Amino acid sequence: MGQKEDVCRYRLMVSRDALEVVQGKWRLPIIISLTHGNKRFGEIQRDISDISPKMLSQELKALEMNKIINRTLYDSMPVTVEYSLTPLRLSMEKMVDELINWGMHFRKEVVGT
Amino acid sequence: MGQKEDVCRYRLMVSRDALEVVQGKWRLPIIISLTHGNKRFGEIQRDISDISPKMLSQELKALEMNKIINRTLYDSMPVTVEYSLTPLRLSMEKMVDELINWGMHFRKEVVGT
DNA sequence: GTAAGTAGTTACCTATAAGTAAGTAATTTG
DNA sequence: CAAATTACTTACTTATAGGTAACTACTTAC
Repeated sequence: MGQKEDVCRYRLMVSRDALEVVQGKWRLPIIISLTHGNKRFGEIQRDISDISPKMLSQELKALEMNKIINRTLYDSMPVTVEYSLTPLRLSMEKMVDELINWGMHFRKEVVGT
Repeated sequence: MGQKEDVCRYRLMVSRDALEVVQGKWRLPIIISLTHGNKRFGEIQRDISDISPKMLSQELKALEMNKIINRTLYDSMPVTVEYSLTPLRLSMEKMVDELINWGMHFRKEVVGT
Protein backbone atom coordinates (compact mmCIF):
# COMPACT_ATOMS: atom_id res chain seq x y z
CA MET A 1 0.00 0.00 0.00
CA GLY A 2 1.11 3.54 -0.73
CA GLN A 3 3.45 2.70 -3.63
CA LYS A 4 1.79 5.26 -5.89
CA GLU A 5 2.15 7.85 -3.18
CA ASP A 6 5.81 6.98 -2.72
CA VAL A 7 6.45 7.54 -6.44
CA CYS A 8 4.57 10.83 -6.21
CA ARG A 9 6.56 11.96 -3.17
CA TYR A 10 9.83 10.99 -4.89
CA ARG A 11 8.91 13.02 -7.98
CA LEU A 12 8.08 15.99 -5.82
CA MET A 13 11.37 15.70 -4.00
CA VAL A 14 13.59 15.51 -7.09
CA SER A 15 11.73 18.27 -8.93
CA ARG A 16 12.30 20.46 -5.86
CA ASP A 17 15.98 19.51 -5.94
CA ALA A 18 16.19 20.59 -9.58
CA LEU A 19 14.37 23.86 -8.92
CA GLU A 20 16.68 24.72 -6.04
CA VAL A 21 19.69 24.53 -8.34
CA VAL A 22 18.34 26.97 -10.94
CA GLN A 23 16.03 29.16 -8.88
CA GLY A 24 16.91 32.60 -7.64
CA LYS A 25 17.61 35.78 -9.51
CA TRP A 26 21.17 35.11 -10.67
CA ARG A 27 21.83 31.39 -11.22
CA LEU A 28 20.49 31.04 -14.74
CA PRO A 29 22.16 34.29 -15.85
CA ILE A 30 25.51 33.02 -14.51
CA ILE A 31 25.10 29.59 -16.11
CA ILE A 32 24.15 31.16 -19.43
CA SER A 33 27.04 33.61 -19.27
CA LEU A 34 29.47 30.70 -18.88
CA THR A 35 27.80 28.84 -21.76
CA HIS A 36 29.48 31.35 -24.07
CA GLY A 37 32.95 30.33 -22.85
CA ASN A 38 35.04 30.12 -19.70
CA LYS A 39 35.14 33.43 -17.89
CA ARG A 40 36.80 35.24 -15.03
CA PHE A 41 34.98 36.86 -12.11
CA GLY A 42 35.19 40.35 -13.56
CA GLU A 43 34.05 39.20 -16.99
CA ILE A 44 30.90 37.58 -15.62
CA GLN A 45 30.29 40.73 -13.61
CA ARG A 46 30.52 42.82 -16.76
CA ASP A 47 28.25 40.35 -18.62
CA ILE A 48 25.54 40.61 -15.98
CA SER A 49 25.67 44.31 -15.54
CA ASP A 50 23.55 44.69 -12.40
CA ILE A 51 24.92 41.91 -10.22
CA SER A 52 26.93 42.91 -7.15
CA PRO A 53 30.25 41.21 -6.31
CA LYS A 54 28.66 39.85 -3.14
CA MET A 55 25.84 38.12 -5.00
CA LEU A 56 28.13 36.88 -7.76
CA SER A 57 30.57 35.40 -5.25
CA GLN A 58 27.76 33.80 -3.26
CA GLU A 59 26.02 32.30 -6.27
CA LEU A 60 29.25 31.05 -7.84
CA LYS A 61 29.96 29.20 -4.59
CA ALA A 62 26.51 27.65 -4.60
CA LEU A 63 26.85 26.54 -8.22
CA GLU A 64 30.29 25.12 -7.48
CA MET A 65 28.95 23.17 -4.51
CA ASN A 66 26.23 21.75 -6.76
CA LYS A 67 28.90 20.74 -9.28
CA ILE A 68 27.50 22.93 -12.05
CA ILE A 69 30.67 24.97 -12.47
CA ASN A 70 34.41 24.58 -11.86
CA ARG A 71 36.65 27.19 -10.27
CA THR A 72 40.25 27.21 -11.40
CA LEU A 73 42.83 29.45 -9.80
CA TYR A 74 45.79 30.50 -11.93
CA ASP A 75 48.90 31.47 -10.05
CA SER A 76 49.67 34.32 -12.37
CA MET A 77 50.25 37.87 -11.24
CA PRO A 78 47.54 39.53 -10.94
CA VAL A 79 45.95 36.30 -9.65
CA THR A 80 43.24 35.17 -12.03
CA VAL A 81 40.39 32.76 -11.44
CA GLU A 82 38.57 31.04 -14.26
CA TYR A 83 35.07 29.62 -14.07
CA SER A 84 33.93 26.89 -16.43
CA LEU A 85 30.99 24.51 -16.81
CA THR A 86 30.96 20.89 -15.73
CA PRO A 87 29.41 17.86 -17.48
CA LEU A 88 26.55 18.17 -14.99
CA ARG A 89 25.68 21.55 -16.47
CA LEU A 90 25.59 19.94 -19.90
CA SER A 91 23.10 17.37 -18.60
CA MET A 92 20.75 20.26 -17.74
CA GLU A 93 20.32 21.19 -21.40
CA LYS A 94 16.92 19.52 -21.96
CA MET A 95 15.52 20.85 -18.70
CA VAL A 96 16.57 24.41 -19.45
CA ASP A 97 15.24 24.08 -23.01
CA GLU A 98 11.86 23.00 -21.68
CA LEU A 99 11.81 25.87 -19.18
CA ILE A 100 12.42 28.22 -22.11
CA ASN A 101 9.84 26.51 -24.34
CA TRP A 102 7.11 26.57 -21.75
CA GLY A 103 8.11 30.07 -20.67
CA MET A 104 7.53 31.26 -24.25
CA HIS A 105 4.16 29.51 -24.36
CA PHE A 106 3.18 30.94 -20.97
CA ARG A 107 4.18 34.44 -22.03
CA LYS A 108 2.06 34.16 -25.18
CA GLU A 109 -0.95 32.74 -23.34
CA VAL A 110 -0.93 34.66 -20.06
CA VAL A 111 1.68 37.36 -19.63
CA GLY A 112 1.09 38.86 -23.06
CA THR A 113 -2.68 38.96 -22.57
CA MET B 1 24.23 44.44 -33.63
CA GLY B 2 23.35 42.64 -30.41
CA GLN B 3 20.87 40.20 -31.95
CA LYS B 4 22.52 37.25 -30.23
CA GLU B 5 22.34 39.11 -26.93
CA ASP B 6 18.67 39.90 -27.52
CA VAL B 7 17.92 36.20 -28.04
CA CYS B 8 19.87 35.42 -24.89
CA ARG B 9 18.02 38.05 -22.85
CA TYR B 10 14.68 36.76 -24.16
CA ARG B 11 15.53 33.20 -23.14
CA LEU B 12 16.52 34.38 -19.71
CA MET B 13 13.27 36.30 -19.37
CA VAL B 14 10.96 33.45 -20.37
CA SER B 15 12.82 30.84 -18.31
CA ARG B 16 12.43 33.15 -15.30
CA ASP B 17 8.70 33.45 -16.12
CA ALA B 18 8.41 29.67 -16.13
CA LEU B 19 10.32 29.29 -12.87
CA GLU B 20 8.14 31.86 -11.15
CA VAL B 21 5.04 29.79 -11.90
CA VAL B 22 6.35 26.56 -10.36
CA GLN B 23 8.77 27.83 -7.73
CA GLY B 24 8.01 28.01 -4.04
CA LYS B 25 7.28 25.34 -1.52
CA TRP B 26 3.69 24.54 -2.39
CA ARG B 27 2.93 25.13 -6.09
CA LEU B 28 4.14 21.81 -7.49
CA PRO B 29 2.47 19.85 -4.65
CA ILE B 30 -0.84 21.61 -5.37
CA ILE B 31 -0.55 21.05 -9.12
CA ILE B 32 0.31 17.40 -8.61
CA SER B 33 -2.52 16.93 -6.14
CA LEU B 34 -4.99 18.22 -8.74
CA THR B 35 -3.48 15.96 -11.38
CA HIS B 36 -5.19 13.07 -9.59
CA GLY B 37 -8.63 14.63 -10.12
CA ASN B 38 -10.59 17.78 -9.36
CA LYS B 39 -10.57 18.54 -5.67
CA ARG B 40 -12.07 20.82 -3.05
CA PHE B 41 -10.14 23.10 -0.73
CA GLY B 42 -10.31 20.71 2.19
CA GLU B 43 -9.35 17.71 0.07
CA ILE B 44 -6.17 19.41 -1.16
CA GLN B 45 -5.42 20.40 2.40
CA ARG B 46 -5.72 16.79 3.52
CA ASP B 47 -3.58 15.65 0.54
CA ILE B 48 -0.76 18.02 1.48
CA SER B 49 -0.81 17.38 5.15
CA ASP B 50 1.44 20.21 6.35
CA ILE B 51 0.06 23.13 4.36
CA SER B 52 -1.79 25.84 6.27
CA PRO B 53 -5.10 27.23 4.98
CA LYS B 54 -3.42 30.60 4.52
CA MET B 55 -0.70 29.25 2.25
CA LEU B 56 -3.14 27.03 0.35
CA SER B 57 -5.50 29.92 -0.27
CA GLN B 58 -2.65 32.22 -1.31
CA GLU B 59 -1.04 29.71 -3.68
CA LEU B 60 -4.36 28.66 -5.22
CA LYS B 61 -4.99 32.33 -6.03
CA ALA B 62 -1.55 32.68 -7.64
CA LEU B 63 -2.07 29.53 -9.71
CA GLU B 64 -5.51 30.76 -10.77
CA MET B 65 -4.08 34.12 -11.83
CA ASN B 66 -1.47 32.30 -13.90
CA LYS B 67 -4.28 30.25 -15.50
CA ILE B 68 -2.92 26.94 -14.26
CA ILE B 69 -6.07 26.05 -12.32
CA ASN B 70 -9.79 26.86 -12.41
CA ARG B 71 -11.90 27.69 -9.40
CA THR B 72 -15.57 26.72 -9.61
CA LEU B 73 -18.04 27.69 -6.92
CA TYR B 74 -21.05 25.43 -6.43
CA ASP B 75 -24.10 27.05 -4.88
CA SER B 76 -24.91 24.01 -2.80
CA MET B 77 -25.37 24.11 0.95
CA PRO B 78 -22.62 23.82 2.50
CA VAL B 79 -21.06 25.93 -0.24
CA THR B 80 -18.47 23.89 -2.09
CA VAL B 81 -15.62 25.06 -4.33
CA GLU B 82 -13.92 22.82 -6.84
CA TYR B 83 -10.44 23.30 -8.22
CA SER B 84 -9.44 21.81 -11.55
CA LEU B 85 -6.57 22.04 -14.01
CA THR B 86 -6.57 24.13 -17.18
CA PRO B 87 -5.15 23.27 -20.62
CA LEU B 88 -2.18 25.46 -19.70
CA ARG B 89 -1.32 23.04 -16.90
CA LEU B 90 -1.37 20.21 -19.44
CA SER B 91 1.13 22.12 -21.59
CA MET B 92 3.55 22.07 -18.64
CA GLU B 93 3.89 18.28 -18.82
CA LYS B 94 7.21 18.13 -20.67
CA MET B 95 8.76 20.85 -18.53
CA VAL B 96 7.78 19.12 -15.29
CA ASP B 97 8.98 15.78 -16.67
CA GLU B 98 12.37 17.28 -17.44
CA LEU B 99 12.58 18.85 -13.98
CA ILE B 100 11.93 15.38 -12.55
CA ASN B 101 14.41 13.69 -14.92
CA TRP B 102 17.23 16.08 -14.20
CA GLY B 103 16.36 16.13 -10.51
CA MET B 104 16.83 12.35 -10.43
CA HIS B 105 20.14 12.65 -12.24
CA PHE B 106 21.29 15.46 -9.93
CA ARG B 107 20.36 13.48 -6.86
CA LYS B 108 22.36 10.48 -8.10
CA GLU B 109 25.39 12.58 -9.05
CA VAL B 110 25.52 15.16 -6.26
CA VAL B 111 23.02 14.87 -3.45
CA GLY B 112 23.54 11.16 -3.02
CA THR B 113 27.31 11.49 -2.95
C1' DG C 1 -27.68 26.24 21.75
C1' DT C 2 -23.41 23.70 20.81
C1' DA C 3 -20.42 21.31 17.88
C1' DA C 4 -18.78 20.22 13.32
C1' DG C 5 -18.05 20.96 8.48
C1' DT C 6 -17.92 24.17 4.36
C1' DA C 7 -13.94 27.73 2.69
C1' DG C 8 -11.48 30.65 3.69
C1' DT C 9 -9.28 35.67 6.16
C1' DT C 10 -6.53 38.46 9.38
C1' DA C 11 -2.79 39.97 12.17
C1' DC C 12 1.51 39.07 13.63
C1' DC C 13 6.12 36.95 13.55
C1' DT C 14 10.34 34.63 11.70
C1' DA C 15 13.48 33.14 8.15
C1' DT C 16 15.57 33.57 3.86
C1' DA C 17 16.86 36.21 -0.36
C1' DA C 18 18.73 40.09 -2.12
C1' DG C 19 20.68 44.87 -2.14
C1' DT C 20 24.19 48.67 -0.57
C1' DA C 21 28.41 50.45 0.69
C1' DA C 22 32.67 50.05 2.11
C1' DG C 23 36.90 47.47 2.98
C1' DT C 24 40.79 43.82 2.05
C1' DA C 25 45.07 41.95 0.01
C1' DA C 26 48.22 41.32 -3.50
C1' DT C 27 50.45 43.17 -7.60
C1' DT C 28 51.35 46.42 -11.53
C1' DT C 29 51.72 50.75 -13.72
C1' DG C 30 53.05 55.52 -13.89
C1' DC D 1 54.32 56.56 -3.42
C1' DA D 2 49.61 56.94 -5.41
C1' DA D 3 46.23 54.86 -8.53
C1' DA D 4 44.42 50.90 -10.84
C1' DT D 5 43.31 45.95 -11.42
C1' DT D 6 42.60 41.31 -9.71
C1' DA D 7 38.97 38.79 -6.80
C1' DC D 8 36.69 39.00 -3.49
C1' DT D 9 34.67 39.80 1.99
C1' DT D 10 32.16 42.12 5.71
C1' DA D 11 28.58 44.54 8.02
C1' DC D 12 24.28 46.29 7.66
C1' DT D 13 19.64 46.91 5.68
C1' DT D 14 15.42 45.91 3.01
C1' DA D 15 12.18 42.86 0.74
C1' DT D 16 9.91 38.61 0.07
C1' DA D 17 8.50 33.92 1.49
C1' DG D 18 6.61 31.27 4.72
C1' DG D 19 4.68 29.96 9.41
C1' DT D 20 1.25 30.30 13.57
C1' DA D 21 -2.85 31.13 15.77
C1' DA D 22 -7.05 32.80 16.02
C1' DC D 23 -11.14 34.35 13.81
C1' DT D 24 -15.23 34.85 10.18
C1' DA D 25 -19.62 33.41 8.00
C1' DC D 26 -22.79 30.18 6.67
C1' DT D 27 -25.38 25.60 7.33
C1' DT D 28 -26.48 21.14 9.18
C1' DA D 29 -26.79 17.76 12.82
C1' DC D 30 -27.55 16.65 17.60
